[in-house]
This record gives sequence, C-alpha cells and structure tokens, in this order.
Amino acid sequence: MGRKKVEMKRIENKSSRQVTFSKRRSGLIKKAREISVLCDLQIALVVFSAPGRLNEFCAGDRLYKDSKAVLEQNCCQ
Amino acid sequence: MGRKKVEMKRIENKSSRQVTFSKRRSGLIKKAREISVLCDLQIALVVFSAPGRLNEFCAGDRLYKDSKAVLEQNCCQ
DNA sequence: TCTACTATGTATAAAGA
DNA sequence: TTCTTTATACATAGTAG
Repeated sequence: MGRKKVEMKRIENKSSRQVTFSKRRSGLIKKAREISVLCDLQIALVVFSAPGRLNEFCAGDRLYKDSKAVLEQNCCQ
Repeated sequence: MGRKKVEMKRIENKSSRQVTFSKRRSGLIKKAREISVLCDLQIALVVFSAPGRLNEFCAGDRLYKDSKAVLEQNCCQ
C-alpha cells in the first residue's frame, strides 16, 4: 500500500496511464479553481489527449477574448 | 510555523494574495508539466491577473492550432 | 519581493473490493 | 474498470531573514 516515488516519464501501461490521467486531471482542475478564487483571477486549462483533440477545459468565471491571441503563440515556459 | 487550513475565498490582503499566487502558480505549472509528461499529452495553462491581461502561459511541447477555437467557447466546468 | 524552513494539509500510487 | 482505502510523497501557509 501507500505509494512510491513517481518517475517523471511517460507511463507505458495504457490503463495505468489512463488512471493517472483521471486522478491528476481532477487534482489539477481543483488547484486551478483554488488559485482562481484565492487570488481573484481568471484561469484557463486546456488539455489535448491527442493532436487537435480537446479533452478538458476549465476557466474562471469569465474568459477574456484575447485568450485566443495568447494561444496563437506557441511558447512553452 | 506550520500552516492552517485555507479558507476558499479571495485573500483580501494584497501582499498575502500576491505571495499565495506566486507559490501556487509554480505548483500548478509543475503539476501541469507532470501530467503532460506522464500521460503523454499537450496542456495549456493561461492565467489572467486582470481583464485581458496575460499573466502566465504554459504548454506541452507543442500547442495545437485549434486551441484557439477551444478558447472561443466561454465555458466553465 | 525572494529564499529557506518546517509543520501540517493535500494529492495520489497501489492495493483491495 | 470504477470506487475505496491507506501509506506516503508532495505542496504550501506562516514565519524569519
């Protein structure tokens, strides 16, 4: 029982990867909502499980129009 | 020392709110990157600290073109 | 504001049902 | 496979420098 330290690489087993995705997705959305409320800001979270395929989307109360422009950039910090 | 349970509402004190934002933002980005690697998917994280004002942006290796279309929607799950 | 510390709250990997 | 449980890893609030 309990857990091991997770290695930061792609999970090869498909079902394990799916389970991890499901768990971490909900955790991530929860965190995003918390920071949105606590810090009074808008946040968008877009997940693609495959090229061009939307999997999840989450935002604050509103989503500002220029978010589109933001995503026209292709940066990764 | 240590910490109390955090109440889920806007932090009124400006500097405390800024500190919390800074800490949680880095945590959120870390989590986003982890799920991106572990589950082999693309993710975008857009934060607006004020209307129309980009504060942070993070994605996976690539960001697909139709992410723009996604953000044209105005939903909040 | 930034770093460091550390007690404590939270997320989650594995396992069981 | 989906829901629980539980041990453990991880995140972070409050504080100090």
